[in-house]
Amino acid sequence: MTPAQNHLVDLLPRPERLRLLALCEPFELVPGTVLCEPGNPTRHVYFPTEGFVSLLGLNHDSPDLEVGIVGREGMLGAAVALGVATTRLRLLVQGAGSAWRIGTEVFQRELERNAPLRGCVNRYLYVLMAQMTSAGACHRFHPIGPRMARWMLMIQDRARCDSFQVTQETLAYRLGVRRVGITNAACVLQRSGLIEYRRGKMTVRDRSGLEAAACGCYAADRQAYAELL
Amino acid sequence: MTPAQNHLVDLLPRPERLRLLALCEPFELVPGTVLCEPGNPTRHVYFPTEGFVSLLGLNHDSPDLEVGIVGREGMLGAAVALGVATTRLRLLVQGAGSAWRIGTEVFQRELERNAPLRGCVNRYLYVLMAQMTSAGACHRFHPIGPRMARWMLMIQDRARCDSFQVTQETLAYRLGVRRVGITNAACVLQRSGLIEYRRGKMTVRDRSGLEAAACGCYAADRQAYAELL
DNA sequence: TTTTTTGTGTACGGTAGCGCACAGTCAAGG
DNA sequence: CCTTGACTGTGCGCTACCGTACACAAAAAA
Repeated sequence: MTPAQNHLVDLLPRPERLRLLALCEPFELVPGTVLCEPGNPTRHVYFPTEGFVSLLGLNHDSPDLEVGIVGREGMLGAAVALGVATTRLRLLVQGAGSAWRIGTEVFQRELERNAPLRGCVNRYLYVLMAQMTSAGACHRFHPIGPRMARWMLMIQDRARCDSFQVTQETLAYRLGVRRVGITNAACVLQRSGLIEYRRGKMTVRDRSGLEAAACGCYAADRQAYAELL
Repeated sequence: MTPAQNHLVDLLPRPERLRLLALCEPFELVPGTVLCEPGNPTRHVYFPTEGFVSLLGLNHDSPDLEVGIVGREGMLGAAVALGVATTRLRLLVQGAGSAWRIGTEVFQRELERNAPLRGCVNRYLYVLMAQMTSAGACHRFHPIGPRMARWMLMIQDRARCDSFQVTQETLAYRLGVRRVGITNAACVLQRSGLIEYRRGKMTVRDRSGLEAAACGCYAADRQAYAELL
């Protein structure tokens, strides 16, 4: 049996992994698709294997803000394990790929039986919470440049590819800043040779340089993940 | 049996509540005390009955930021239910009061047996996550005034008292802004007759006016809590 | 009482990011 | 080929907030 290509699933012992995958179906992640709108019931839980999904926190009296990015290192709908089958986030597919998908009720029943799965999902939830706390301070205090560098690195980790389709416009929207702010930051990063971009396509050129340019939140997030999963 | 004076505990059916309380000991919350430092193991879980505790997210390359406040409506150490017995937050007692406290291992064992407790803690974790996501956008986008109003309301809910001891200095630190920023915002709120303050003591004068002055995050948080707990 | 400490009000220059507007530039499609 | 639409670069004035510094007032200590 080949691995599932999702880190969380692959952490499970073989029998439990097979049990879970038998309940899943493959699902294609098409950019632009909204998997779930805030307030709606969570119908499925997803384990991405390629591509990535933005978690967007919507708020009536402020611009929307990306509060997380999920790819093969995580899952969508982990809150189901807390007994909550609705979400307050918009799940927007950003990078093309695929995922394993499982119905919410089936997943809940499996959780009860499958202790390793439960442990895995719980630890992931904790990592998510840690990421959200650091992201809060990051959005508040860090300048656009380092935040953009962090974002690029997170995407690269999840997309497992040096280049990906993003316009400055959409990136600005994710980070909750003006497009012009991104233009400036991108210019600086490009002039330093860390990235390269051209009409909607961004490429990481110097990964370690980018890590140095990113704010500490990136390293902190990685560490939290590494410690627990 | 009198209620436990902690909302979470009081949500439990009587037998489960008694079981839990039998395992708890009373604990005094003394302002200034740090219940837990980041990275340290969580030795106890706390259910405040009076007073309140700040959750401080520390970060080496940015000022510290208050990511949550916990009083009788919640608990400290909920992450234990996720199987993680360390914390990344500093837990700082801010308002004098008391709490029920229980050893981490004892709590973990009780969680396994006590299904209503498990459900309650899980839902609370979800509410915490929702609060963190809204707090992120709040810190990022909302001006100091509304954020300060929100803070006062949250404290009032938890302290169950119109006035409490806070200096502008400490409040500034919590909100991640300059003291001067608080001075200005406080002046405005006082001139509008919404609050009153004097040398370290702040008093809510017009609760509903303050709710109008606060950003939408306050109402959103209340609603999330009400829906789930 | 006087002195010291603590908390609050005010001022001033600096800056990062905002809203807006417009000009250039590449890519695809007629 | 040229047109059209999407994407990126630049300029300008503005605002909220920052860092710093200092003056004043109330409370606490001597």
